[in-house]
Amino acid sequence: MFIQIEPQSDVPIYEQVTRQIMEGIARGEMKPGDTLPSVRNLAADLGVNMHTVNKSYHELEEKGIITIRAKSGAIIRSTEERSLTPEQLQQIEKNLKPVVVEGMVLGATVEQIEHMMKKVFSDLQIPVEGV
Amino acid sequence: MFIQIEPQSDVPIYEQVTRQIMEGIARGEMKPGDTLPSVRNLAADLGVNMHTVNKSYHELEEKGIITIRAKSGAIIRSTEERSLTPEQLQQIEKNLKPVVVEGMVLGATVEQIEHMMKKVFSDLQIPVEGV
DNA sequence: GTGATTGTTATATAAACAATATAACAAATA
DNA sequence: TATTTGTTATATTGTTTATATAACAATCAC
Repeated sequence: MFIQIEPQSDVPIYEQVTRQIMEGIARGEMKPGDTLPSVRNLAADLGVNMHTVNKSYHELEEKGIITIRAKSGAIIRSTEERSLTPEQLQQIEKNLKPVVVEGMVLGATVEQIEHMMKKVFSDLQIPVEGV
Repeated sequence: MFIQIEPQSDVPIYEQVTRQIMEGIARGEMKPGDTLPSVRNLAADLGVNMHTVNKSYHELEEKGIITIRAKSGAIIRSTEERSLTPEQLQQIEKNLKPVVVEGMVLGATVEQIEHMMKKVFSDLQIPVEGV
């Protein structure tokens, strides 16, 4: 598995797992319909507890990114299934706000933040116009 | 004071204080050289503990946004004093990444995220070209 | 100079959160 | 049928968040 846990990080382990799975999906390493490893298997791979991975999976389900079939497994939803709802857009904006505000206060320009945003895209090897 | 605390929020109180002070600075309601209220006064205003506000002030100092003069007060640093360091730029990018990745996975386009970013700017009544 | 205010430091407590450890259950799968 | 799966439950440990008091020394207003 591509997930690397940093135990010293201020980001909780379950959150690290959630983010790195999202990155894997964004990179195209994991595609809609693909099954995630069982919570026990992934936990064993990462050397963490089963419940920690389970919490991550449920976080992903709440975000609308995967579907957990009880007693079976977790499947990555297709982009159609997870068509961006107004609530999700609002959530993204809510997440974006404090980051942008901090950037502004520190003196970053719109262009600089825009550039960083596109850099995140390109780092994930997703082609973006003008980069 | 313009700060509104939501006790039920999943965002810690000290973090809410930090963010809303940054918003106040971004809006221009508070300018470089201005003094922040004493930790005791602000805590009394908000109905929270002194240490909670103190933690927020130290977070702002660590971010390079204010200067705390021991036994005197906290002052908002000028934009010149806090000229964007490479470390700060890197920090902003680090903060930006998970938000952008989640947006991507949920199916948001670069343009949509860009639009939200500029909306945050305009909501803070900072003039931005092309908005 | 006196007294109030300031950030600092220390200690203590309570609640919530994060993470682990075991264990048992019932549905799904091979 | 036996294994694997997510689910649920209980318990423990450590960290974080938040509050409550208190005392200290530097600063500030009068």
